[in-house]
Amino acid sequence: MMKVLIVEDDPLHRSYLHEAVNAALPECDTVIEAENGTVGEKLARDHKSAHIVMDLQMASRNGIEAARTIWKERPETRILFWSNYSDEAYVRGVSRIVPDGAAYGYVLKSASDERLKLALRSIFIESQCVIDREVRGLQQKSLGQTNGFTDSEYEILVDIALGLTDRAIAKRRGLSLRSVQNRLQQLYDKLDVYQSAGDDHEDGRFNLRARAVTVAFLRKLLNYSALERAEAELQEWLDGK
Amino acid sequence: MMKVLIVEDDPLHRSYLHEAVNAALPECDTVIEAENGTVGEKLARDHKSAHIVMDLQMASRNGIEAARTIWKERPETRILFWSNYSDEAYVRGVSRIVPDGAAYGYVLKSASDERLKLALRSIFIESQCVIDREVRGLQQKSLGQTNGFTDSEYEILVDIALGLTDRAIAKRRGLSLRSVQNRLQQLYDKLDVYQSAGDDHEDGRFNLRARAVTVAFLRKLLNYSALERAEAELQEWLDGK
DNA sequence: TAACAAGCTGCGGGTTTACGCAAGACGGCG
DNA sequence: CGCCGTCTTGCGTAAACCCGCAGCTTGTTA
Repeated sequence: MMKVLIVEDDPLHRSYLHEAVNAALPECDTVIEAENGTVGEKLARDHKSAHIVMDLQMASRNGIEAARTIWKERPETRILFWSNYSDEAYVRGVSRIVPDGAAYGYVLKSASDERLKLALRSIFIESQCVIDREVRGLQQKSLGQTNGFTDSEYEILVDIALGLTDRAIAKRRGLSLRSVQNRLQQLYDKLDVYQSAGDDHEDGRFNLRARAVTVAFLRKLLNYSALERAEAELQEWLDGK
Repeated sequence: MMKVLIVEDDPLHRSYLHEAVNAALPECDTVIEAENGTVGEKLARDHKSAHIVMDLQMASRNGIEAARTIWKERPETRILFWSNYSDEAYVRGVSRIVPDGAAYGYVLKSASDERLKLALRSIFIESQCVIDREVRGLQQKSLGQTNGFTDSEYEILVDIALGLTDRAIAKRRGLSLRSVQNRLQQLYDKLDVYQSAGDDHEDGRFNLRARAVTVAFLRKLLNYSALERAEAELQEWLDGK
């Protein structure tokens, strides 16, 4: 007997998932649905759900937040993330919250029926991690170093994206002013903010700090959800003086 | 006899739309589908489509871009935008490209079947504009002045979001340096960047410029698609010396 | 243990931002 | 016409930012 919880905004996708679960998991006898992260968390708690399919980006409370609190309460929960996009921001967000040894998956909505069903079985039955090929690529790149970003670089990227001053960042991260600026420089370097600036004449130069954020956005290193989470963390920190 | 073109990423939504069109418009005998903006444009041209349902945010070429080129070729085309979100950025983007007197609509994906079908009939048969209540609110706010943004303020917001320096903005918009900075100040004012900054002591102050962009993002004044379009325009301008 | 790369930090200075102050310019309106 | 509000511009200043240079602390490798 197995129970599966589906957390997904869009009614169409929700019913599609429902069918997919029924088809892929005959051993599953009950499927419950939640239409956003908040009720998702609640249902997971009430039903002690061990098998969850979760959409990222939902209006009320996004999948990453929901997954975090769920995993905090029951780290052995198996969660399959089912998302439209493979932004590095999402991938980073997810891999930062998955508990040690937990089984989880990440498949794109553009994947075929087969892939989805296979992933469902692999994760829920075999407790095996299944990460979409495309997503996998990002993961490699971001954890390895090649053309990817260090955690500290990513951290400072988020900080300037939030609009903190150098001084504020220094205080927050426990660094000196100069160190913060060092990190900024290497960030600018990696994001290629210089070349796009007016190379020869100072005709159309960019504001490096602002440009870096934009470039990061355009490259999907950042997205709305990541900003939202970072902002929440920031407020938390501000309140805690 | 009527032909309807559907431009939509998601196969699920596409087939849902297909059914909705069939149900709402018995006089429609052919429905064609495109899975992104690029082929949407092409099909619209080939079939001289006069009735289009268009998703915003698609991977290859987003709905606003596609609609713009379509309307440029055939301004009397009726387009119903069908979107997940009602970000001010989208609303602004759409209302900037709709030709004078054209019939168009904007309904949210969260709307009921009834609403969608009604909108289809109103726009395609009656040539009447139908704008979702929620979206309407934004439109009012942004075109009127109450708590909304002037075009010039919005313009400069985009410019700093792109990462331009004050000087570059001045050159681009044909203003003096000081004027640019004036507009920035009133932007900061409206975005409430000050209060959130460290009120009393200079403990955790914000970089106003960067913060403004973030706040705009969080308030959905900007989004990825808007940035993308702005970036394209910028490149165009840069190339044109 | 020596050597070396990588990261942190202070110093100094050139540039860019943020913004108060004040002098025009333009467009209504009584 | 004169008054007034809005927008533009120049000047000047304090702060913030970008960054080269050089001295230190680490963890790593020979």
